[in-house]
Amino acid sequence: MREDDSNWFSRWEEELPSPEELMPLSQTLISPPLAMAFDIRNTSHQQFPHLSPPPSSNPLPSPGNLPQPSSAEFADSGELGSGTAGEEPARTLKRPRLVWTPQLHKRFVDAVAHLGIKNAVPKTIMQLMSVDGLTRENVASHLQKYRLYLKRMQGLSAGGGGVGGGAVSADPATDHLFASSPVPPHFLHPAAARSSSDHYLPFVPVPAIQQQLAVAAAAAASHPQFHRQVGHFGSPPNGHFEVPFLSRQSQNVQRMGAPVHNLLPGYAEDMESANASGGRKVLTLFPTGED
DNA sequence: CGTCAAATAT
DNA sequence: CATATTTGAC
Repeated sequence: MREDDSNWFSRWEEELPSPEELMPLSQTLISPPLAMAFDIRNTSHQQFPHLSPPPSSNPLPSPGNLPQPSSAEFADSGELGSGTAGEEPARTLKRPRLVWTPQLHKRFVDAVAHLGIKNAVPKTIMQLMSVDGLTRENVASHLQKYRLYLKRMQGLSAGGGGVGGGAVSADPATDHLFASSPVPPHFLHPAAARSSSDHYLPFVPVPAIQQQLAVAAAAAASHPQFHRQVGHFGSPPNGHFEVPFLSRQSQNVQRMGAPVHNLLPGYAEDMESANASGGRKVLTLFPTGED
């Protein structure tokens, strides 16, 4: 029947890992110098992924306001190899593969939804996301894929005919990541385009849980050849990760001319990415501000 | 800058 | 081998 535009988010929200189970990083990394020495000397440069989403509120600038791409500030904290060994290759060096986690993608979708398909361009989305380390290319790339996903879904929901209770449910194998994030109904409505910008406000009944986006860095390198391409997100079996997490909350690179109102509802960013590529360097984000 | 296609890594 | 993400070109 009709699509529920008030059920999609409530459902995906449940898929979020338990935010209360994460973070408690008691044991920081192994010896900083040791771990780092191990990491960086691998193949490339292994930096510490830091995601810096808004602390409490989501500083999503008004859609009608075009933020300025002022120079990004860099806040290299000492988290890097204990002070002395601090290297700063995070400037013009090649960044590791960015792993789009469901949470990150959620931010992406939210930004796009608030911007509207018309204003949903890489630059704007990137700035709206306010994710430290995220680059325009990252967003552009993902946006491309996201568009394809939407297109697929449109064709499916339109041509497939309204099967009973089916609703939109693409194959999980076709796109697991996208399927994990709720797709605003407006995205599939080319004719439902509002006059100017259609910003919808999804109400996320999220508790007062403020979770910083965290990323997992591959630490242990055991097997040189081992690939696991399985998405294990949705519900942490034990909330037990073997990778050290680093949650970094930099001051924030937000320099938009707008006072930034809370357009986005309270988010509950969680982390849950465990990359353990045998002997490979897999990171999620990079501590660098580039506009 | 934005988008599409191909390349590469996982 | 398929998918995800990156890189290059337009």
